[in-house]
Amino acid sequence: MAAAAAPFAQVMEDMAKGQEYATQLQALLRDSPEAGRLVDRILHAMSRTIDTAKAAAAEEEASEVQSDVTCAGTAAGGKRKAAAGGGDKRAACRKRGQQSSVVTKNTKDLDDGHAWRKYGQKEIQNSKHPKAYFRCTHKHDQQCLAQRQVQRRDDDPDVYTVTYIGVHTCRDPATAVGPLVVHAAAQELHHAGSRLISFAANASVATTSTTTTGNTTGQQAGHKDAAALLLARPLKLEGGGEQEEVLSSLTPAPGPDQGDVTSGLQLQQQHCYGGDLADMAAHFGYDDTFWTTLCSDSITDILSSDL
DNA sequence: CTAATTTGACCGTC
DNA sequence: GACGGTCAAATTAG
Repeated sequence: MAAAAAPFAQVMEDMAKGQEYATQLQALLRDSPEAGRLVDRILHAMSRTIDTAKAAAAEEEASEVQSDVTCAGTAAGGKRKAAAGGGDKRAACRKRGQQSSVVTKNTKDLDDGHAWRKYGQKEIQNSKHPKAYFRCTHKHDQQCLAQRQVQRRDDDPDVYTVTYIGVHTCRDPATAVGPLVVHAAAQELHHAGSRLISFAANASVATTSTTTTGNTTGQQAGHKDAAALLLARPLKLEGGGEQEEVLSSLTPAPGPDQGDVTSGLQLQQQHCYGGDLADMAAHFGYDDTFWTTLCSDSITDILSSDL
C-alpha cells in the first residue's frame, strides 16, 4: 500500500513503452491480419492494464480498503430460517461499495473460462430482465471472492451486461493454457514491456481437467520486481469473434437462451493490477508468486487464443 | 449421490 | 417501505 508509489511509476512507464512497441509492431505486421489482430489484443490488454493499475492505485490511496476479503466467511454459517428471528449479520458484508475491482462490460458470450456458481437472481426495477448473481465456484475451497453479476440488456437482448466484482484468487488448473508457442510470444512481450513480468519457461503449465474455471496461483519462483498484475482470463476465441461493445474482447457462442441468465460459462475481462506486488499479494493474502503467475498465465492465454 | 440451480425469505441501504 | 444483494432449503441435473 504505502510502498506502491515507486514500483507503480515504474510499471506505468514500462507499460507505456510496451504499448508503444506493440504499436510499432502492429505497423510492421500490417500484411498479416492475424498478427495484426493479435497485436491489437495485446494493446488492448495493456491499455486495460494501465487503466486498472491506475484505478487500483487510486483506490489503495483513497482508503485502506478492506476489499471483499474482509467479509470472507462472515456470511457463511447460520441457517437462514433458524437465524430469522435471531440476528445473523450476514448482510453486514454487503457494503461492498466500490471497493475492490469492479469491471463492467457488455458481451454476448457469457463464457469467460471461469467456473461460476449462481447464487441468486433478482428482478430489477426498470429492467425487463432479471439480474443473476454468481460467485466463484471456489469461494469456499479456495476462498476466492470473485463475483459476477449478469443482466440481459433491455435494448439488445442478445447482449449481457456483466459486472465483475473482485478478482479471482482461486487457482484452477483447467484454464491455464499452455505453453510453448505462447512462450515465444510472451518473450516478445517481455522484451517490449521490459520489466512487466518474467516469463518462466514452464510458467503456466496446466494440468488436469478441462472444465471451466481458471487461473491463478502458481508455484513458480517469485519475481519480486514484477509489478504488474494481469488478471485476465483470456477469452477463448475461436474463429471469428464478434466485436463487443465496450471493453470486452469476446467470444462467439450462444448465450443462454430465454430471458434469464443462466449459469454456464462466462466471459471474461482483462484486468490488471498495478502496484507493489508484495503489498498487493499481502492485500489479498497471497504471496507474490501468485500475481506473477497470474500475469504470465493471462498473457499466455491472450496470446495463445489466436495462435 | 453429489453438485448446481432455483427461488422465496431475509437483511442492510437508500 | 422499496430495492438490491445474499442466503439456504428445495429441487433438478449429471
